[in-house]
Amino acid sequence: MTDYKTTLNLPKTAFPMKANLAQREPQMLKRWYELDLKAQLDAQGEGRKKFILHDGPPYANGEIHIGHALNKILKDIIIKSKSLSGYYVPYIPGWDCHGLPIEHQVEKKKGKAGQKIDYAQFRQACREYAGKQVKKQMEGFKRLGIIGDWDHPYLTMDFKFEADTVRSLGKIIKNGHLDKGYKPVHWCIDCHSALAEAEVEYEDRTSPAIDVRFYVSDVNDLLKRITTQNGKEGKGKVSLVIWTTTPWTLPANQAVCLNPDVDYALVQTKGVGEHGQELLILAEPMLAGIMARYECEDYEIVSQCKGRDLEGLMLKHPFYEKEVPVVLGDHVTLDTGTGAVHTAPGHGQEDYVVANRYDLEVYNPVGGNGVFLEETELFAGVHVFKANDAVLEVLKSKSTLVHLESINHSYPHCWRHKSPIIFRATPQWFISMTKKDLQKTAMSEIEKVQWIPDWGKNRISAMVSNRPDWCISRQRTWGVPITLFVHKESGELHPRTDELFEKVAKAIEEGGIDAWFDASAEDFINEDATEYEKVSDTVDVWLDSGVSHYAVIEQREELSFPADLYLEGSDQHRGWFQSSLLTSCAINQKAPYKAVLTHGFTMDEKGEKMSKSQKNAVAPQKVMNKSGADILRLWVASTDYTKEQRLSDEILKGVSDIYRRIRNTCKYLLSNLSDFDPAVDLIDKEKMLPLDRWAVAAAYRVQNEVVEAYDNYHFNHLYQKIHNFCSVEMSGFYLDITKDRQYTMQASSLARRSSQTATYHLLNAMTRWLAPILCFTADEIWQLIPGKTSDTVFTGEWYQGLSDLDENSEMNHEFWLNVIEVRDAFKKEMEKVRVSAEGVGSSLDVEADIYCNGQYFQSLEKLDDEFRFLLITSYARIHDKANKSSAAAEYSLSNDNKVWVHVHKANSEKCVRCWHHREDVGQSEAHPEICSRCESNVAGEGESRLYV
RNA sequence: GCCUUGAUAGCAUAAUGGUAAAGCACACGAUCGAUAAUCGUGCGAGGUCUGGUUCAAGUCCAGAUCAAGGUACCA
Repeated sequence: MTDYKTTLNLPKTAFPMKANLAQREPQMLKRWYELDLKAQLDAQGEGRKKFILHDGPPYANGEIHIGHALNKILKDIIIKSKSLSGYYVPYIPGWDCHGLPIEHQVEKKKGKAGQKIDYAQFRQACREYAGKQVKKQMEGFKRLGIIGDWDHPYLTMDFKFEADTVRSLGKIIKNGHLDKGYKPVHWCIDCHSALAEAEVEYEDRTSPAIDVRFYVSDVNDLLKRITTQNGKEGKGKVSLVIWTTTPWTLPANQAVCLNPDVDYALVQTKGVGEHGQELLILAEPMLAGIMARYECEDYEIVSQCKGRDLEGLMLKHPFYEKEVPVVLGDHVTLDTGTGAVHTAPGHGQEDYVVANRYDLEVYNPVGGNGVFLEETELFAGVHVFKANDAVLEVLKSKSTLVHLESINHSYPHCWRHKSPIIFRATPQWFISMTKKDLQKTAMSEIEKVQWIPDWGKNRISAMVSNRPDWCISRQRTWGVPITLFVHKESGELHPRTDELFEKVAKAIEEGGIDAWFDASAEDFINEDATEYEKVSDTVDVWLDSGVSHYAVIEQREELSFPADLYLEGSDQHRGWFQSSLLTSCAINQKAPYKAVLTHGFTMDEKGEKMSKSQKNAVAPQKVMNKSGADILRLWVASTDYTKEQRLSDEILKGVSDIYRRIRNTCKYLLSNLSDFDPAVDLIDKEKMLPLDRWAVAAAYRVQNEVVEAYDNYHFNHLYQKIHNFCSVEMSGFYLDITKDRQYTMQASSLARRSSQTATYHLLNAMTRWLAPILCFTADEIWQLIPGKTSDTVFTGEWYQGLSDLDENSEMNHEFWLNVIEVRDAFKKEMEKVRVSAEGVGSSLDVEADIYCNGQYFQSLEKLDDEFRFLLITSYARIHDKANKSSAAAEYSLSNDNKVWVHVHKANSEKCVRCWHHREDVGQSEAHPEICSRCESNVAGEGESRLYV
């Protein structure tokens, strides 16, 4: 028996099924850097339209986590796909390097600035620490396959960036947005410092909860405002009762706040506690509860009014000789207390907001050490937490204490000292939302930006429209200074402020922020230093990154303002999207971006938040080292990233399965091109077999969808499309069918070259579809495509060698749809025969007779004997349904059509070469074991094919 | 607590208000010339829940539950 196997063109390729990505990827990366892929892309970019994706700087602290990976991979998918769409996409990665978390890391090692280590050394240590973090994170990002200008990233601690941050602030000030004010901030007495939001944690604490009388100064004024009921008149003194858990803030009281829409009642009682007969003003809906609390059952409503009726009514302070007004605020609720809120603008955020509206004094009698200032009447020198008792004593003596009890509630604590903190107003710098209509500008710019998904617009609108003035000052060490000189007495800015900003910026450009901190006022303003003071505050880090549109987009030659796209997690509506928008509006009266794309957060398989402590976090490093970056990238592409994504080992396993399918399809395609040289063997489109032209057309249609999905950032659509194309159209149909032609026909026959031509086109197109996502794998395939014209798959554009079918031709898409339907019917029938008939395994063991109506008959009949290759059977005969045999089973097709299929075991001898059962096996004396088709292929001119 | 967003088979996803789709997984089978592959057949959700609008709702509206993000914890 001759071994005909050697006469077959079996698949051959160097492309391994086992991806070994974890080992292979670093080598590929090395190659890209050796080729200087970045430079190649830049060179290609000359003359191209730009697409500016501006990187939001991650904070330079800690290992990269899955959120970083998701964000960078999404950016990279966009960068690579936009480049294939013909854009020049310069990408400059950035890092946010100043601020508190880095200070803390350094404090842990070196101690607090100004104590164990001097400020300049501390800043140097911060700089070094941040530099290390950047390096570490950069390695992680590069490993993910992200292409960008890694040799010239932007760091917010670069001297140039620091100088440009100062310049940005200068522009903002020049445009009139700066305001100075006092604002209550979280203050830790032990730290002797303001705390940022992140440094505050909430714990339960027991506090005294007191109800306090504010006597009405002018009862007649009150009576004018309220509706007297039934001519009743009350007896005794009248007071408005407030409730508070921080008695020590009463010395700073400036007002009592009521809800304008709530009903308040004037209540007659016999007197609460020791007090004699009296009238109390309380929120009516809460009356019963309050009276029960006071253990006062005998009471009567004398009259009522709305909160708004009392606006401006003057009250006597419970222990000071002063009057305070009634003000209104929506923050007053009826869950606790009395419906009347003691308002100390120096000690509370909401009080502060109300105070601004009513022009009340933001009075803070408490020093940084937590002790009442000298001038504080009654309590000078007393520590605030000890002052509670003192206040109670005073209240009692003045008969203004209504009720006292203990309450257990959540209260802010310092995260390091674990001690309770206070709210304390301190001088701060603000960017005003209203002074120069910044809020209005921002709101109208929001309208012009494309928000993806569109609810992002609602989110940021709500936030911008509700936000208070932006407090940009911080009392920190590691940050860009607020480089102002203020008059020691008047507090006015230096008249040459604008000019000085540039002078300072120049110095910082040379020597970094230390050029400010180490300098004295004289260094910049000479003799004016006697009158002007150098501000020592730093700027909120959100301002650093927020001005990257100025410090990066406007400064780098390859970029242009505004950016086409900002892409960050949805938490950045509060953060970077907003700080960028506000600073850009303040500087340019314009949003810094044309579009903003947001992604959600990554959860574990149960949809729970990933956290290091819960151990459900999937580390990107681990995935890269185990499965490869391409698997992680494919996972990113598979999710609907606009909402929360899930990630777990099981999900990664699923992604790996899809990866293997795609990889194997590409491997098979490659393996059929081992003897193909496109320069010589490529077949003209017109000469290609119809089935091959269909395959190219199918790819053409998929490519349109793929490009559209990239354009719309719907990566999960193309994940499905590409996978579907690989398994359904290619593996399950086209490749299965053409296998016979590939293997058995003469190597250089037209029909085989035709199929190889289709394969060549498919690979060229598909590697590019994959390149933005599976960048390593796509490029690995690219290296093995015969006749490739560029070093990597990343340069150039989408493959242009595909084309659709002519819908007017006989074998148009509808024709092939019919073929597929008939083929599906056959497969079902085949399955039945396989089970029932002896010796039927492969579909080549059977013959098929297909009966169909006129329309189908006419179109399928043309295929004649080649129909068997479509069904992969030994014989396939098309008949008109008029002749249908009773053995044929009926199958329904679309459009109410039907087809009848009869499958039966093939009786002829099996050709040992092509495995078809043919009557002509044995006819040849030279080759008795094979069919005549094979004989022709082995020893003759070779068979010819017309269609399949 | 408040605001925003979301919820489709075991899994990750799809569907201009019009018969809920393809894949993975799973089960069984074939093949052993894509073999750490490949092919076939089968199996599966009536849409988180409760109402409403409509000839028609996964899709629009209201409420609830759960989750995520933001914000607040306040007198």
